[in-house]
Amino acid sequence: MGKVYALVDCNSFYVSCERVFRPGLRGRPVVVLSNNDGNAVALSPEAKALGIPFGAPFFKWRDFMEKNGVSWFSSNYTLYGDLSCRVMDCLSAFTPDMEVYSIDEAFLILDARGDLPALGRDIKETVARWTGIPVSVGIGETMTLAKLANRMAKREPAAGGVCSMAGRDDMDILLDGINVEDIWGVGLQYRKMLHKNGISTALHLMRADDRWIRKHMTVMGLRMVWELRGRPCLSLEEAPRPKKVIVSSRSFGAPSVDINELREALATYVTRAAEKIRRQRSAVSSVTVYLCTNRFREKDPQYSAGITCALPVPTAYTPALIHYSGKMLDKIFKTGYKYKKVGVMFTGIVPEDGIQLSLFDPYRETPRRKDLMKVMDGINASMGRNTVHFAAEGIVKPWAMRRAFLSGRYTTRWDEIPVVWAR
DNA sequence: TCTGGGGTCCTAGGACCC
DNA sequence: TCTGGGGTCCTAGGACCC
Repeated sequence: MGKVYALVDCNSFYVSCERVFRPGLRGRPVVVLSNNDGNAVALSPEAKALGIPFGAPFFKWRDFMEKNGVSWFSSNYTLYGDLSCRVMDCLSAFTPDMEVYSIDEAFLILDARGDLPALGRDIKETVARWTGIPVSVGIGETMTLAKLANRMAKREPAAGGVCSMAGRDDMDILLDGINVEDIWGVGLQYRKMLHKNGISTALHLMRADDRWIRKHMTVMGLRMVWELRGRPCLSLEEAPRPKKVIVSSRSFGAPSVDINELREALATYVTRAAEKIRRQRSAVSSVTVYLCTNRFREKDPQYSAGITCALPVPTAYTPALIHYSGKMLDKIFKTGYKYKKVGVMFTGIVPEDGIQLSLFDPYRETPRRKDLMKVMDGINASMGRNTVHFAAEGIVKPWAMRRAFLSGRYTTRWDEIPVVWAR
């Protein structure tokens, strides 16, 4: 087999960060709150044991926390970002093949030979020694299995925070002990649907029929099932790809009824999102603006609306984006409602100097027709022509093939098709 | 009074085009 | 002249993740 995946995940990351600088908090219940001290977004095991759920609204639980000696903190993302970098640096000492998956998780590719549980323990101890952050390590033959192993490492006290599912012959027993909703990619809706169809454990899902899965869970579900069987369908993303969507929104502390207030708030979010766009050297070709009332205040009249609009030209110019989004807000704004939230979403994101066309899709054996056509269009555009110059055999349907042949040039290997930049 | 913010991928349907 | 199958783009929405 050669390679295995490891998922290293920091335990209650935000709480652990606070504890690094306040050792007195160790072993005590601690909670970290979201923006505006809205909800609990991180809980120490001691806080979970008291029955505080993830996402608990602070205003409802405050008394309970005071009575039970729970410490709480407003989130400090600068601190968490900094400690995250230290953890990731530490992990990169173990392998050059690594994907930082989120602020508190990373996938590593490891050599499958050798004592994997021992390597897992080494990783765990090294991170703890260098950064003070406790982590759990899960190892498996695919990313999905590594995720599951990580979960077991956290759940089973006997595991000591490390679990390897790679190369084991008791996989059926292991998978039979895992609920289907604990698999990476199964959320509430799929859980319901699967249970209704008699699929309640990871083992059931692993043995399900491919066509059935494809039909009810799309190709994403199929990849998931293949991954459970030990066939890798997901791969590491070592360099972060530019964002395809950029969102900026906030809930207001106090609701607003005034369009001018909303316009000002929106302009702030647009500015912030436009900065992100420019930082990744992109431009935006469509904008969505949305607003909504407070859904928790059921007695108040409810209204939510969104509008999407394609820009005449892709841009990252803040005043232009503020101008358009303001007009869009005017269209969906209705008087008589108390608005709780307004936001903007940028989509249709393209490089600032054109469109990058790439066929690479590691999950398909052949490129998608759609992508291929994009490449053709891009090449034509960049050459100032309006005919197709090549196609890939067996992939493009007759009319495109005909055109390709008429043009006199084509290639049969899709991986030979270059990445093209078009104006 | 007080209930987060920011992402990903996939699918479907309509208008239009060749 | 007639036209089918197969494209395009756009928008909306569902499902999932941290």
